Amino acid sequence: MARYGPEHKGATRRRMIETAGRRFKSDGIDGSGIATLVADAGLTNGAFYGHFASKDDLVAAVVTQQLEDQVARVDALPAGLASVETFLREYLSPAHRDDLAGGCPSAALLDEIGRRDDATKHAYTDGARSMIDAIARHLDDGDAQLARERAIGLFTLVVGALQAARAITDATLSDGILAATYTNAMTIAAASQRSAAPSDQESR
Amino acid sequence: MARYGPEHKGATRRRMIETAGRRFKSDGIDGSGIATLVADAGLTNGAFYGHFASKDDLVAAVVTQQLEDQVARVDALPAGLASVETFLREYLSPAHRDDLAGGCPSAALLDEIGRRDDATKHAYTDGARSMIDAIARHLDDGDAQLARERAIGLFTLVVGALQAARAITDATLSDGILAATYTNAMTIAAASQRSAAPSDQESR
DNA sequence: ACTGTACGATTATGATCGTAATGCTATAGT
DNA sequence: ACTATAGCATTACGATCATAATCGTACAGT
Repeated sequence: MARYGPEHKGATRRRMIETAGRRFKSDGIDGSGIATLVADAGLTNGAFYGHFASKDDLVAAVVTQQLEDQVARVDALPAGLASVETFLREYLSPAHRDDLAGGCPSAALLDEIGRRDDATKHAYTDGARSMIDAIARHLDDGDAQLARERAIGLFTLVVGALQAARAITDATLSDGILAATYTNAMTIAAASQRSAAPSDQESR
Repeated sequence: MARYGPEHKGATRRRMIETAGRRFKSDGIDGSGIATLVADAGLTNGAFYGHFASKDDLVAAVVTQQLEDQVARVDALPAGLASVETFLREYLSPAHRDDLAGGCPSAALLDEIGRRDDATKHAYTDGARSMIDAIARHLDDGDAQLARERAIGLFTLVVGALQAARAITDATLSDGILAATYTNAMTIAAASQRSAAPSDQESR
């Protein structure tokens, strides 16, 4: 007795998560109101709470989706260091820097995610773990622990660098950060043998 | 004919910038309202626009101040790689991760700064440049260009890592990221000789 | 063809947003 | 001692916030 076919509601929900992802990444989470978010999906205010319990609920769903998409892209890369290099070139390109809405969710939202509720941070935790594993698979040359360490390094390095490149108005400096980050990323990715980290670092 | 001595207004302004810095870093810029910001400084709404032309004006002043403070702290470190290690241990400590308000402004605000007006981004640009230079001075072993590249790497790496550690709820993974980042930072800081970055990266 | 209902539109809530006009008052200069 | 004013408080503006109740309507099952 429904007004639409059995797929409509799910499709609308997916569309909202998709458009909200773009809006969050370009305007921030706090900076995006419900009215704007639903309008982006071609709806109005009233449609929202039929799909999500709250804005926080949407945020958590968006974070999950965004990270899953990105992990899938990394997983789809052919094995080997060469494809990592290709990925990094694209990630660290001026085009990516200038594309907020379509870009990396971590670069666009990471510090804001750290301030949100536990459901959102938990969604991010799961996504980040998958991402680290996915990157590590491309770096593993026998030492899984080392590959994981490098993967964490690559991930955090490029996220921080992209954020910095976006916050810096001077084109030369911004471009320079992207270029330098490529070199630094390769240093981490290819670090053959390294001394272990000091183990006495307190871990509350 | 003034109600207060000639120092009062400047002192109040400085206090507002200081308390607003803490508030921004813990609640975000978008997440901090004028009423809260002035209340933190022991004042009420009406006092605000006597000191700042707008919220954006305050934000730019806060960014400048926060970065200057941090640069001063780096400059105050004794020369040599050892003091860089000490700084990194503190930066990558769980204590710093858990101290939003008193911590690194870049880790707390960088992606939000990228979305703000040009005055704020310009303030950040100046601060970041000074920070890169300050770090590079500690890494310079003859090759200034290489030192600068490494400095960019250290900076963006630890900022990204601290953000990630804060967004991740799992204590083991969060601590692991901090620990891995120390190792990765040392890899970048000590990378002796490296191949140059590819020069064909487009630079729009 | 009829009807029940699911989906989304409309409208409203109270809170909070950034900004600003106005009011008060304690003191510094005369 | 008097007064002008600097610094802040009070109050208010319209806009927008997240959330929600109500309403309309197009289609699915009968």
